[in-house]
Amino acid sequence: MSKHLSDEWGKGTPNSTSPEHETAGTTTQTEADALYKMAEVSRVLRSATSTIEKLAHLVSGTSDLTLMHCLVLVHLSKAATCKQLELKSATGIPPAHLTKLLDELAHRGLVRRIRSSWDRRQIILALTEPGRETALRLLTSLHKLADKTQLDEIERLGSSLEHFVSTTENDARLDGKGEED
Amino acid sequence: MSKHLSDEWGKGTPNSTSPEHETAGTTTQTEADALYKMAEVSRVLRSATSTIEKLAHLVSGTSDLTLMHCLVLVHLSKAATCKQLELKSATGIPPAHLTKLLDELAHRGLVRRIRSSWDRRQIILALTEPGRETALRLLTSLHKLADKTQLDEIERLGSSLEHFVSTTENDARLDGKGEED
DNA sequence: TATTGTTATACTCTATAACTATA
DNA sequence: TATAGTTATAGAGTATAACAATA
Repeated sequence: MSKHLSDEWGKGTPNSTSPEHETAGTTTQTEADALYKMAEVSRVLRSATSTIEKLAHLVSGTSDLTLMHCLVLVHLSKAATCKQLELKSATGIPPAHLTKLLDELAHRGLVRRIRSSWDRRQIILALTEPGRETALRLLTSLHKLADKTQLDEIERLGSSLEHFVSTTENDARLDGKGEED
Repeated sequence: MSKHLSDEWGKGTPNSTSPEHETAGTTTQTEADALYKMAEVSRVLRSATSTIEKLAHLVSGTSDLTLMHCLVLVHLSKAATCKQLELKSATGIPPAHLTKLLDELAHRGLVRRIRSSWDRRQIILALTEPGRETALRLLTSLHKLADKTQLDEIERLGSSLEHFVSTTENDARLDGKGEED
């Protein structure tokens, strides 16, 4: 981490490196633009994520519950009992994360964990009364959004995303070798 | 695609929710589906993010540099001199994060920080020789992607996302107020 | 007082690995 | 040995707040 004051900066390039350029001739310029675009999309990707998260907050009426919390609650509210294993595969939430979510939910008294007696490795999940109420409230609030066509948007977005991910990953062999399953 | 959320959705449920009554009991199925969808899109959102990040790794030839690192490098490579302030507004990277990125870049000897002498609050950034080389290499690799139409995809995706964010946020008044009871 | 930049914390989800208990 | 679940760590970026130094 040397901090020498060299004089290697003093060329005459103007600071016209804004993210939106339409130059289609100079090579480096175009590539730089591509990077800018990637960065920007990356940002919008996150902002879309947070949009959905906000939707979840709106729906749950509290910002204490994330989308994933809601998902768990709702899933649980539709099955009288649910093994954690099922929940995991149904929601796609990775085990470690699921444990934490369940911790939080149980901490709030919304979910109860019971060890299965026929297979003591497994855990049976059930909503408590408050949990059930919360889930119901969630569903009800969701109902209001339903006719707001946001869900439509979300769905559409999902398709675009999937398309993007699959074509891009495919196209660029991003997974290192292209041999993975 | 990863495994779908549950067998309970995935059939083409049209948005035919009863648009008037809040029957929390009959329509719950549809609402639950909505939540599942949101969760999945949320997941795909992240997976798209990581796809772009992988693209950055691919382009930089190392997984040590994230997209944001690349962005900084490239931006710096196009301006002889760049104030941190400019970099911040050009890239949209929040100050705290930018400091960390610059730390890492400087640590690798790719970037040099020099306090401006006319306004000692500001910091002038410049690439070192290795930094410049890295940036150049980046741009070159990017060139190969450019004709792979992935950039196109990215752009398209960006538009969809922006559209989604603006319409959704707008529609639900997500920003700021989310309290309703 | 306002600005530039740094530091520190907390938060989201993801990804691993290592570990327990049970089968 | 394989499975279910837990714990711990690390990573990305975001969002704050509080703070320094300088203007």
